[in-house]
Amino acid sequence: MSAESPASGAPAAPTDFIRDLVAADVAAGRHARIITRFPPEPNGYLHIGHAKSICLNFGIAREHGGVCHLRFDDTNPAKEDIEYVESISRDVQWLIAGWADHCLGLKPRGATPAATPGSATPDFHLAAAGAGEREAFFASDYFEALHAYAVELIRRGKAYVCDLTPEETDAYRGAPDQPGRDSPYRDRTVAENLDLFARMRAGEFPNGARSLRARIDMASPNVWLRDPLLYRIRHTAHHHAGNRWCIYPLYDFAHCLSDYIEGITHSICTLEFEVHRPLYDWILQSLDLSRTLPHQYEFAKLNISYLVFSKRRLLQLVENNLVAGWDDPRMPTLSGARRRGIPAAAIRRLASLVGVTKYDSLTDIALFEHAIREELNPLALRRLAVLRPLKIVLTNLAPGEEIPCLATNNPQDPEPTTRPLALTRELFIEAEDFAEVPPPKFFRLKPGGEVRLKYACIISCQQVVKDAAGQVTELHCTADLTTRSGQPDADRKVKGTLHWVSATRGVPAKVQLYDRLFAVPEPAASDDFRVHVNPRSLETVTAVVEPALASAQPGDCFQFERLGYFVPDARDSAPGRPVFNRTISLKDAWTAKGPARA
RNA sequence: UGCCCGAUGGUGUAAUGGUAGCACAAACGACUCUGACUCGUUUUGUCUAGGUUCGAGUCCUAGUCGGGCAGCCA
Repeated sequence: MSAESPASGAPAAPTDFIRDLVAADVAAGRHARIITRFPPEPNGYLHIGHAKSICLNFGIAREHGGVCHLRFDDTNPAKEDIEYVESISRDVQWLIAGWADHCLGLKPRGATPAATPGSATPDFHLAAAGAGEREAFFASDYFEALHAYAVELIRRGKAYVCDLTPEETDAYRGAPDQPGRDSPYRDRTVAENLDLFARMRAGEFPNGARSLRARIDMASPNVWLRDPLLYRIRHTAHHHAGNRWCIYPLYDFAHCLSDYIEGITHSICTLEFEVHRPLYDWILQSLDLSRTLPHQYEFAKLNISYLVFSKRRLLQLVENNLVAGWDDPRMPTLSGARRRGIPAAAIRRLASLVGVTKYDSLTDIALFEHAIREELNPLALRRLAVLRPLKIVLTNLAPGEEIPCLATNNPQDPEPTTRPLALTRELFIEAEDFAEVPPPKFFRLKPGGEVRLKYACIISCQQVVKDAAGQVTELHCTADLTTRSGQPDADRKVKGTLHWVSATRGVPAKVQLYDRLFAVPEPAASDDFRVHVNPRSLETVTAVVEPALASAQPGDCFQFERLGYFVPDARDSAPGRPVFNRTISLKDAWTAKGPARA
């Protein structure tokens, strides 16, 4: 077991009930190699909830030297699209990069498994690494094999073709508290079933006219055992399989067998599939398969306060233009998080922090925000930027005079580097860092008061200049240059230190201030979650930033001192003209308390 | 009112019959050229009732509360 070293700053390898079960299987020597899978349906974008599953499945694989297959569970062509195949592949690789890339199970492009049920050899051989171009697994690549398994089930008298309409099928199924009734087609002969199933495949019947059903027990207290459908007729082309098929397997039939075909040892899914587990086992056991059967385990999916995760709601946000798309930095999608500047490692850290249980919980978004800051703090280069500028004139400096200063790039570095900065007569500070009538314990600038300009010197506020409307337009201050670093009074203490940017050397930059998408802790709990979208979830300002920021590139990561973490937007930035996204603000013990909250 | 699953501080989790611990959050304090970081201190918990046991958060029974399941979705 390769535990992550706590000394490296990464969280220790987590433990949970599923990992315990896997460890027990390994200890008992039940598997030569651990193979898990992450099986998204390509009908939407991946979100932080999926990330929990990805981290679990890839995490288990990497802890045991195993592999985790990326498999598209694409058995419903009507809802799926290649766009999602691509975005999902991209997002998975981003999330596991530098952590579990070596565990990502892919197959040679175009490869399909042998379609010989009952064969003693594995249905799907993983080609040796490096053998040409590779791609994810697709359930649709197994359609031929799956069909053969269905035929085998019919031969064994365990499946039959049913002519009931969808409505009739519903009625015959009964209710949870009352048993269903047998379909009148339940006792067709094997020969008749084989013939009908062949004709279903041949396209002789319209959509919904017939279906293939498992023959189990219409009186079972578990409704999923009441002769569940295995195949339905859909005259629809498939995004991956093309137009070879007009019958498509349903999830319950395809999933367990896909797991078997790939040699999955632990099939881990969310709680809503718990009642499907007996069916998962029934199908595999009914086929007398030669290899070790996979087993399904369930865990509770992730919920985070102030967010929504359901595909339906995410789609509504996009379609109603409440956000600017799937990758809007406010979206809880992986592509949104990436654009927002949230490191993949922060999401992995969150997954480790929340653990894995069967309890339907609601995680405080503060835990996620904590994980993001933990990840960013040691990495982000410190920079000075003023979001809402208030002009300061240092009256004892001459126009054009420049006082050189040295700024630390990252104090978290064991050996921090520095960059030069120039203090000039005119500069900007944050408007909220000045108060004409300061509240109690206001450590910032006030009339007659003193503050330190970070990396520069202490200034003192001499005069407040206002316009005709009484608005403060600028402050006249004097700089005490003896308090600069290296000067005699460098250690003189003042209560407040402010960030600042030279008015003559600073450059304007668009900054997008993102905040929580929703204003209430449980938006999904109300009738219309859309009314709870936080009106201040995005505020765009023209900031003035220090010169070094003008050359910022997407992929860079900054902390604007005293403000928060920011990244150049990968989409909106132009060369030399970066647009910054606020990933997250710094933790703030001052405004959080309320006195200065607008 | 059928079946399945769950319940430990405000939140998320650990304790695998033997001292209820950790993280986040909150509060206070120290430090500070970031009201950040870091460090210290503190507050708050085993759903209820029975039972088994020398001993129960853990095992059993019943109840309460919460979640899931009746798509030709996954």
